[in-house]
Amino acid sequence: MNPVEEQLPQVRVDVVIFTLRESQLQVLLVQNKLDDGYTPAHTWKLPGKALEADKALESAAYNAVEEWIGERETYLEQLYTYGNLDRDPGGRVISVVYYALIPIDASSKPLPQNPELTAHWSDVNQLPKLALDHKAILEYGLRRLRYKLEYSAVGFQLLPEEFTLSEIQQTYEIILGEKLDKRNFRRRILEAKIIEAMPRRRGGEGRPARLYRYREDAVAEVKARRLFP
Amino acid sequence: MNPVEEQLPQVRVDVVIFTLRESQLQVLLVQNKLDDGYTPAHTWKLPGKALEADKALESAAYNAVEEWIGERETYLEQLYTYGNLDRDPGGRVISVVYYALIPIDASSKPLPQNPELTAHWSDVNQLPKLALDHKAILEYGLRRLRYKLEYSAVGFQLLPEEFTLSEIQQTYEIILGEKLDKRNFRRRILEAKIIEAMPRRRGGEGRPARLYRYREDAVAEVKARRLFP
DNA sequence: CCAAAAGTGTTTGCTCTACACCCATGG
DNA sequence: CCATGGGTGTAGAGCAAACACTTTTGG
Repeated sequence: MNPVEEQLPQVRVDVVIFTLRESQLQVLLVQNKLDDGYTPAHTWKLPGKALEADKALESAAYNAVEEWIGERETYLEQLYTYGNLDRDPGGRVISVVYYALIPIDASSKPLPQNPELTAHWSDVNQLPKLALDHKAILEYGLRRLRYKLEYSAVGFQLLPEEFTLSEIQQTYEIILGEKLDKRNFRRRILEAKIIEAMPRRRGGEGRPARLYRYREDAVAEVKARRLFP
Repeated sequence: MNPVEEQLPQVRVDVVIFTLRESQLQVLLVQNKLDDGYTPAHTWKLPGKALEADKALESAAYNAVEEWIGERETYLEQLYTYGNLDRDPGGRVISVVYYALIPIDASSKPLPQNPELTAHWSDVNQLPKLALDHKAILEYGLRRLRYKLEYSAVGFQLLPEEFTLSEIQQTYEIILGEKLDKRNFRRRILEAKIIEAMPRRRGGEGRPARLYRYREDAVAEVKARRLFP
């Protein structure tokens, strides 16, 4: 091992890509087609790539999302950096992990092909066995998403540009895993002034629903309740 | 440049070390004694070190704290990983930044000597000019600390093992930068059952104050107020 | 006219906030 | 006995939670 290799650990950028599909919160996972010496074929992992010398961290994360989703304009946030010595049997690897939220319409397209990997959406409540520490990473991402959903407006990042009040409420119910009161929900979301009504309505079964869109200028963080006054 | 050097960016671990001193929230900063080619002598920076091949990230952060504080048993939490291309003129450097909280008594000892650096505690409200992106890093650390103080019990990490109710309240007031109501503060902290009274009292001027200590088994996170019900 | 989903207010309880005086000790 | 900081309770306002029926459309 030369001195440079010894000093510099390998850096990867991995991404937890969440979306809503089939009325579930789902996450993108990849499987390698062939055994690479360290991982047997068909091992499930989070998508990601080795960090290239000329890429900023965040931009590498956007690239990893774009590779599978075909879209750079997604919500992206750094999750955590994992750097234990023994987390990867293939050597010393540091993973800077981001999580992304993909709106319903962008995630309903078929996933692209890749010569080495296959990708699938997987329900967060029915995950396959994941390699390395990826299960722990994913669970942490899920915890952060649920937590953030409660005090900020990230939920809108999972919806298309226009949506109905029932659709937002369902989004919240799916992610939080509990039923919410319709009248209270509507009152609060309207009082918060973070969405605006559109002229159109959406038909379908039952009475047509008013469409709304998220106001880009919205201030949508609520102060945390204090432990002490 | 050989291919390995090109592929692997340098990884550093930096730490924002907070403490309470002189009734202020202070942070540890270091100054290089000599010009190293990139940074002129006496430039202020956050303490930290290049990541060694055989050190886990977190353990490297504990080492960086121990080097200056002489103590490993401190509160430590990962803050963020900075990885823009141009953040360090000396080359491509990724900084995994942690923040640490040092109790009053451990930070009142004199700081150790180092052949290349001098260290000083600096008031967070009167910071010197900092190199690179370290000002932004420090401000983010401060924001996180203030935020976390409100909904969790990290504040106790800045106090010695035994403390009076007035001391905790002062801690909160210093960090949040606002006065708090004594009766409300005491009622809430006692109702939360996260501290327990000790038999001793502390004398001094005025009526002696009851001593308390933090209960290790305390569940001290308050649920965030929800944006939606 | 029936099924399906959208839309709409009020009451009750609880939590948060504001606020002022007596107590114990040391000098 | 005086100065200093420690310790204590209550009333009013604002916020949160529970709850059921009417409306609009398509088939």
